[in-house]
Amino acid sequence: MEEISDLITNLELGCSRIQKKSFKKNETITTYIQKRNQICILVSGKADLIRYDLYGNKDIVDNFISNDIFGEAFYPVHTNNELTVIANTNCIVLFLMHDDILKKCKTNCKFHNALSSSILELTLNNAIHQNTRIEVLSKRSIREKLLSYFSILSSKDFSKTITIPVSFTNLADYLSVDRSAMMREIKNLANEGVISKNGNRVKLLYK
Amino acid sequence: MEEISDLITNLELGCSRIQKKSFKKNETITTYIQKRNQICILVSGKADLIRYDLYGNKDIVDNFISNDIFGEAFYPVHTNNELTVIANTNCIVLFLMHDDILKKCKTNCKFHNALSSSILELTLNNAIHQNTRIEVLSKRSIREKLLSYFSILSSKDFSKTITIPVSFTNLADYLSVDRSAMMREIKNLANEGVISKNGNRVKLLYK
DNA sequence: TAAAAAAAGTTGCAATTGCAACAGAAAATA
DNA sequence: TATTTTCTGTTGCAATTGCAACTTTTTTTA
Repeated sequence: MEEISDLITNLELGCSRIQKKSFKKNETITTYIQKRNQICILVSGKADLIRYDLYGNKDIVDNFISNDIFGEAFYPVHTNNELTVIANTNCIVLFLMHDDILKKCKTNCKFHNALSSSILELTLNNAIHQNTRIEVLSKRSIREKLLSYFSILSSKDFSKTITIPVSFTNLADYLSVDRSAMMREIKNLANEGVISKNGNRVKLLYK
Repeated sequence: MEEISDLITNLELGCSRIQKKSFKKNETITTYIQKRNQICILVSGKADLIRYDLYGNKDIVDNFISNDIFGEAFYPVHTNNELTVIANTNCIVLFLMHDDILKKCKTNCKFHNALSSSILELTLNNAIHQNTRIEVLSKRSIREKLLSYFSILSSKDFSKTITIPVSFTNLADYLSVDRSAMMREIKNLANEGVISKNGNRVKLLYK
């Protein structure tokens, strides 16, 4: 996936249909509004997808890093809740409309062509992440969710010792469980000798 | 999305890279094996994505209907568990390799070109479904999951009266909760006057 | 570098959930 | 159409979870 980032950052932006914008931390990158069909690609930085519910509660729905693709086109036509993408760090973002992807530019620009062939790659990658999250979320208990999450990290890193790449607060969010209940369960797993824990490093002791 | 189905079924299959196969109910359509990068499109019929865990327990991970796109390319390189797609009814399925999508056929076949431009559409649609499921799964309680699911159905159908399109057994599966606990919660919601229920028809009584 | 904010770590308690184990209704199959 | 299988509906009970309310540690910001 490195190629895509290089491709995007190195190519001249000669294409009139694709916009590249910079954002400072805490700025709003986009708001998902019905029917605009926007697609965004995060070239660099980190961002969160946030929902404000009817009572004004803030809920982190997803978070994005370099090479992630997101936008309205990935969400159903919407209801009450508003989805907003906020920059977590300084960000560079490409904006394009979903309908424009397969159409060629009048000028047949090189950038546009190269991007077209990358979109599928990015979108498939997005689907892999989504399926991974669904796999974890579909576990019934906090314990199972944690073990599933650890096991996925472990097989990705080819190691029984893993470093949790996010804060425990964010992990609880990702697993959609109460943070304190999750901490308790991690402690239980450690006490029972299933794992050992040192800060954000976890060692899997089973099998 | 109708066009895609029409497109696929009507076009001549002159392309050597794309295979079209038929399956009878209960036949295995494909097994996800690391590295083959296969993409499948369900032209007609219904199918389930099934995982057999280490203890041989069967778990329905996903289910597919006409126009759904699936396959190894949508899953991370895998670990222990085996994923298998089983036909639920008679099915017609297209098979292609992810690498072949953007490459043109030697013969520059019409079918291949038409398909290329449809793949992104199908994949985005897949992402929308995944995000919908994630939204529901990330609710903390059975009650919230049910209300979120009902609300999505309601806004899709533009009606406060909805017909649940799957069995309660399958709904519990989709929400990843215990079926009996879910039934109990549906009863509670009805007793409290939040919804009314008649078979698989549910009326939302709030707001 | 001092102050403020965010994250990590704990625990009691009440509410929710999963599990097990049924019976009856409906649907699929032989 | 008789039989088998799947689905719906229920309930008691034990286990798990969320919530609330803290303290301590770490990180960020002014």
